[in-house]
Amino acid sequence: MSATLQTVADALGVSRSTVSNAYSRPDQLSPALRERILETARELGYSGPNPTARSLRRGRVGAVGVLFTGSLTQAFTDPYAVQFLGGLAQATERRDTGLLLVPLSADDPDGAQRALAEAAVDGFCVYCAPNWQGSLAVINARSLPVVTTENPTEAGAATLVVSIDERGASRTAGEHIVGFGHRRIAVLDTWVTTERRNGPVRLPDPESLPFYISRERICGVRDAVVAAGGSWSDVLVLNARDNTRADGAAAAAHALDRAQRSTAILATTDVLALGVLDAMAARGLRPGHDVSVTGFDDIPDADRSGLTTIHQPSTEKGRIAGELLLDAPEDPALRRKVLPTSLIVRSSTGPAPVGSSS
Amino acid sequence: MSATLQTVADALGVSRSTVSNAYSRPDQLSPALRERILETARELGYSGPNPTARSLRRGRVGAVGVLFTGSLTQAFTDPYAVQFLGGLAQATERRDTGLLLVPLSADDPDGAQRALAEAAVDGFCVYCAPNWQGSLAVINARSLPVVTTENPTEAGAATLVVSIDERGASRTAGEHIVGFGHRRIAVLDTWVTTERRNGPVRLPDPESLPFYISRERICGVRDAVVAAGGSWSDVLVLNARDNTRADGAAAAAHALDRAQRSTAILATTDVLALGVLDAMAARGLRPGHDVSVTGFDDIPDADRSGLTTIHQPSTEKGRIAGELLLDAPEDPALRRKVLPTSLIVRSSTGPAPVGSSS
DNA sequence: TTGAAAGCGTTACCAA
DNA sequence: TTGGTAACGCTTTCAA
Repeated sequence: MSATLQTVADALGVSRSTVSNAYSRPDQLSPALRERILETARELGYSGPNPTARSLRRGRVGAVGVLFTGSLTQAFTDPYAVQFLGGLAQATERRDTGLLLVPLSADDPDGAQRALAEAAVDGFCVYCAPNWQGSLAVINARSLPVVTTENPTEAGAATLVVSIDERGASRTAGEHIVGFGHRRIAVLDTWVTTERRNGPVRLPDPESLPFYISRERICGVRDAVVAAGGSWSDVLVLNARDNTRADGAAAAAHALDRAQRSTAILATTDVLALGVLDAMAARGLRPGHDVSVTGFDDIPDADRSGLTTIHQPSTEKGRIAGELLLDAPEDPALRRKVLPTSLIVRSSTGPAPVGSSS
Repeated sequence: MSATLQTVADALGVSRSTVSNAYSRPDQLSPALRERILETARELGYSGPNPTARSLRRGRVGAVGVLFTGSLTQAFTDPYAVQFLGGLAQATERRDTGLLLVPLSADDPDGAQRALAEAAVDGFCVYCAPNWQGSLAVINARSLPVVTTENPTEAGAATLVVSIDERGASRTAGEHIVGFGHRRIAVLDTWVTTERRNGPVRLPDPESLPFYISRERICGVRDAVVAAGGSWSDVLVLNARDNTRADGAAAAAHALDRAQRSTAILATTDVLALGVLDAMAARGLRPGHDVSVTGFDDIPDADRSGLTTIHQPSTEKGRIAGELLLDAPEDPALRRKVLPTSLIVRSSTGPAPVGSSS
């Protein structure tokens, strides 16, 4: 039904190669002939080489796969993730490469594995996917390049990595808080427990957390607390159902409404931290006075809300991930990049309220 | 280098077809043989049929292209867009189909056309793309199914459409506002003018707006104003640089800071409307009292902020778009769906301040 | 239940 | 500058 390269070649009495060249290597034939070919193609309704056939022949697809766990909506709810993706798109676009979204639904592991095995891509970017271990084997079997922003330790030598010092950055926030004299501290994170609920959680040892980013960020806080002479067991751990503002608010309520109210809440993402601010606003509590709050990521809303947070170069992270993927260096040292972070102090943090140290 | 189906076949002394069947049609061979084949494949590092080759042979790619204009980041800044995409993903995932993001950069039209011509997809979804007309020809030339949520009129009979009554819905919001006695009314939208700036704009005839959604939503407001005996020339038109909260706030400033302050601002998206609320908060103005504000879309933040808005079923819209694309009905009547909308009244609207009708 | 053969639509190489 | 030929890796009849 649809016209092929052959159709056009026949119509003009030239060979397939020539028509192919008209599209893919314009310098290989006379401009006049090329124009005639393109013209005839237009008349015949031939819209250029079939992308799939071209990919097969060339051995390059022109797309990279982006893996998510959880729903797409959930992934894009976090501005950090969106910025990262934007950076990734910048890099790939420049190389005429598209982005294929591969959502890995947790309730259908077989489907997820099939999706990975059957995705027509030149490489994978693993992102927003704390529990991608099951997928790893499938991906590696395809011997395609993979870049990740997580699990640098477990990633294996073949994997490309662009990351930040999660633990160190988080510790900076912790030090900022203990430096202000806070002693009734809470940390707020998602998926700290397998139960999906908003509220306090017992977490004897944060090093045992299975998900890399959670583990590192929470341990960073612990390190700061312990270094200041505090004890991890005094830190209240709050779990949010999902990484959303609403769940952040709901979880924070448990720290705000208890008799001995926490004077500082350190959230592991800005989205959660903004939820904390929502919960405080609803109670008439002043950020940086009654309760101090920190986030992580430095999304645009953080600035608007005066949130003290850890800045990470989200867009650049995506861009570098894309460049690494499309142009993987041989040198192992160049296959892993660690990007800088910084503490941005805004109005949501301040000295611990007087008399709160008891 | 990488193992192929042939490699596995040779290793076992069976034919290619049999190995192929082991993967694609398990019922065509004995379980024992199948297991042996899969086992050998694993040993040989063969990770299953090459997706591209399979696509070529089958004539189906297993991906649909999603077109954006503007940057990805910008597109995903609007929760409406994210919800729509989530719905689309739901539908495609169920059919083992991926989503290929195709960002069409405005400053590189040639690159954009190439991206469209070369995208390996089974269909296209056009979305968040007010000015996609240039792409239309390229897409149509490929004779692939296309679904759009915009431009139902210009779309052509072949195009699948899932839309809402933009003008009617917007008119509802307008009627709500004039019903409250407001007469100093402003409308706030993006890209009303080619100049990319925040502020008032002269717009003698909204019917002349080139972008469908802008035109329809603004005309809806005009209809309501005129029906109530008002005049379009009394309506202040504000342009926001981009569809962001910050630009919404900046543009709204012009309506809030003028001598005869607008008593009602109707934004064409919730994101812009939330920006208006930000600008009001900064000035100590009370929504629904000093100034009434409406939005459009009913994103989650709208509820949180008490924003009166038009609800549209964003996720369902995406889901239906996906289903239409993957299973296009022959019957022309079924190829176009119009989804319902409703006015959600919250606290951001109220009676016009006393004495404001002058 | 298994195998042989014929493409799917293109590009790359080499020769003319 | 142009054309012939041989893949790219797979699926799908159809026959055994």
